[in-house]
Amino acid sequence: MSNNNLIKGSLQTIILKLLEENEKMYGYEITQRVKELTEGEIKITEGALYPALHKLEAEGLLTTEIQQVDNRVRKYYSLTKNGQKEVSAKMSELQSFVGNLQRILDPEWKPGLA
Amino acid sequence: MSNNNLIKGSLQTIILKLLEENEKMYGYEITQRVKELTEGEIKITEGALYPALHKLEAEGLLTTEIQQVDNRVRKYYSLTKNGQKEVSAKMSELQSFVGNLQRILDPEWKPGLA
DNA sequence: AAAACATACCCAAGTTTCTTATGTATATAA
DNA sequence: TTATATACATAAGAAACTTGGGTATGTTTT
Repeated sequence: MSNNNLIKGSLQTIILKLLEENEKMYGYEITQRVKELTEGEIKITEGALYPALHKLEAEGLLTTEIQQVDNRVRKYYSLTKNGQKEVSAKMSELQSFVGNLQRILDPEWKPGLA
Repeated sequence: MSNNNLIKGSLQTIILKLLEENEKMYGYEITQRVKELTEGEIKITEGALYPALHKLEAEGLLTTEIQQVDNRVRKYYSLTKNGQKEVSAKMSELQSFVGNLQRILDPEWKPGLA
């Protein structure tokens, strides 16, 4: 799936933020949620998503829990305590980056305006 | 220089946009402009900048012109016609991506609001 | 005078993060 | 029975960086 080349590095933040809002999600669900929220414009590839999830788990930010649903295995991810801390950190990093981008690309831009 | 991990993918757009606004800039000048505009928060590394400039030139989006200033060589870059077209394309790509990011990360967000 | 910093260009090795392609398996719809 | 949807996963390769060099001149600090 997919064809969006931009801002490599924001996938982790997306995953963490969705998990902050949802308590518990599985991989496939994350791809679908992102697709919904962006009306199909951003499609997370599985080749990007699963390695990212595994990495976040290895770093201790996520824990997993396997569930059987209709003869299908689902691997649910949720935030650890460290994960909860990291969400805020990653979010403000990204938001400050986007703010800086605006300052570079749109000299008229002021924070708090359209 | 530098210590900002994000930006993957947006550097080309930054270069093109600055050149749209300034007609003609040299590499070092670009790093300084970005530093100014972001109050030191984004520092373009030379290891990232020069390869990016060379690539954009190879793609026919930029042309160069060498000038001697105080016994120092400066390589000025400016947009070609194709470069001028690409600025708009890259800008709307990036803006739509940022919009989608907002939709994912901030469910309250609506375009045109703070 | 020497050292440090600023200006100005460049490249190469290595890392991270992605894309693309592939594989496994079950369930349902055409 | 073929395709699509659900659900996981890995591996090769590409792209865009970081880090750490190198060259050279001019200025400021110690």
